[in-house]
Amino acid sequence: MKLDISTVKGFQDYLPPESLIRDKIKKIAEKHYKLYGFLPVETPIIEFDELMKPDALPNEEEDEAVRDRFKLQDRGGRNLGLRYEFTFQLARIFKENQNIKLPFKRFQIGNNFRDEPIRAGRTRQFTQCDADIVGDSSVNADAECISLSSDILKELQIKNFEIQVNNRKLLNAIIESVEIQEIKQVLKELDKIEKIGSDIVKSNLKKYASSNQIVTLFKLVEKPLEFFKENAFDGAEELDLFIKKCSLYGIETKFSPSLVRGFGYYTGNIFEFILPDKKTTIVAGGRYDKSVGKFINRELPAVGISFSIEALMGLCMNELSSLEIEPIPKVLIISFNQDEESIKLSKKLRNNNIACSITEGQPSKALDFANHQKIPFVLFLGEEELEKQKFKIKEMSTGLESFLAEKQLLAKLKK
RNA sequence: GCGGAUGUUGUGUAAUGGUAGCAUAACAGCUUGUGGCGCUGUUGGAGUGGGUUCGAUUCCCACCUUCCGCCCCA
Repeated sequence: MKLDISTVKGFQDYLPPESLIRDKIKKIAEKHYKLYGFLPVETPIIEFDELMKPDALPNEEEDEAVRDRFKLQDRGGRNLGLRYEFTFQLARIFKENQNIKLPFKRFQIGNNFRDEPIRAGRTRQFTQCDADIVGDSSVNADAECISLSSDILKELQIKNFEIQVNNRKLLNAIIESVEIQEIKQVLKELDKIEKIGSDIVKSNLKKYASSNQIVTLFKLVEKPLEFFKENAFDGAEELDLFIKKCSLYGIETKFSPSLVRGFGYYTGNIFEFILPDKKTTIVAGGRYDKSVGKFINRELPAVGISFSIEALMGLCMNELSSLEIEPIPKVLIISFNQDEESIKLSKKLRNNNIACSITEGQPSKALDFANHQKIPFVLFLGEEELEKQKFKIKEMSTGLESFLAEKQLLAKLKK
């Protein structure tokens, strides 16, 4: 039998240089999460399938949702699955750690899995970068998530995004005011307006509403937020406060009444970072107040943001490829039969946080290697250097060589 | 899951019902104290399975992959 060595559909290996960019994205995200006071959390990849069932979907729709999960069984016959996202695990964490001090700001970077169709920027194993605040119901928490995401994107050199915001209570109030019953179906259609255009959505809506209702609905959807505030629509005030808070952070948001996000999960303000030219979402999130506390009979308000490295790289490769990646290693030591000395030197370099490799091959090969790996410095270590008590170092980009004493060498490489 | 397209060394490509060619990359040598260029050599290929045929990479069928829509995105 022939061995199939290909990766499974939707799964892949990541090698340099791509892996270096992925690494960089994670580090940048982590840095900003911590700057905003979020602490790291790690959770299992495998969970009981039961725990992953969605909160709000009625039973008859469960089958549909189940399909997107990877399911497996252990030898004990337990029904398990691979986690498809992070936030449902928060509910368990709060069940098992009821003395967690609020607000609890946690971030998590790791792999999630969905057994679903793939396309550009969408794989079945994906690295999600999440930050959530549990136990703070103020719009400041919402705004912090926006500001945080915005900072991350900017450091990733992605600047052409637009932040669209909406509120689920407001959406529900709008649809209820038109007296349409099929809220969920209508939400589904509204979400497509930007993508497929109002006309198609209008005709799709005929299944759920009368022509009059549709006309009224579309008139409403085009109103500014002021209108909803003046007429005391539920959620309008909350959204307005949120938008104002964002502007205190220096962030401009755009009210988009047709922004929906997922069903049955979000309860308040919702937001998406969108690339207007590509009409695609790169970062998204919102407030979900009913989920985290569901096992402890208490409402734990929560808000968070999330993005996946795969989507980001699939959509923003131009920007991301201009990220500065630290060379690994920074120095290649070419040893001319100087085992002891080269190891001694490598220890010193590493103690000073300078990444290095040692090679004993031909210098031409070593230089060629350094050239291809973009290693910025090559250091020659032979009898000549030992006699002089100085190291010969060559800067690959210029080809210039200089003899440096140890102190000077360290100073130069630390730069 | 549904529909459409796709598939030739790692990558990009060419021709062909009868020995699969080119470029590039990789590896080795020219070159055990100096890289990018050059020269020489080596490795490596028809997605998988079936069918038609004396013979299939080529024609047919199925499956798979990848891409594009749909669905979904808690």
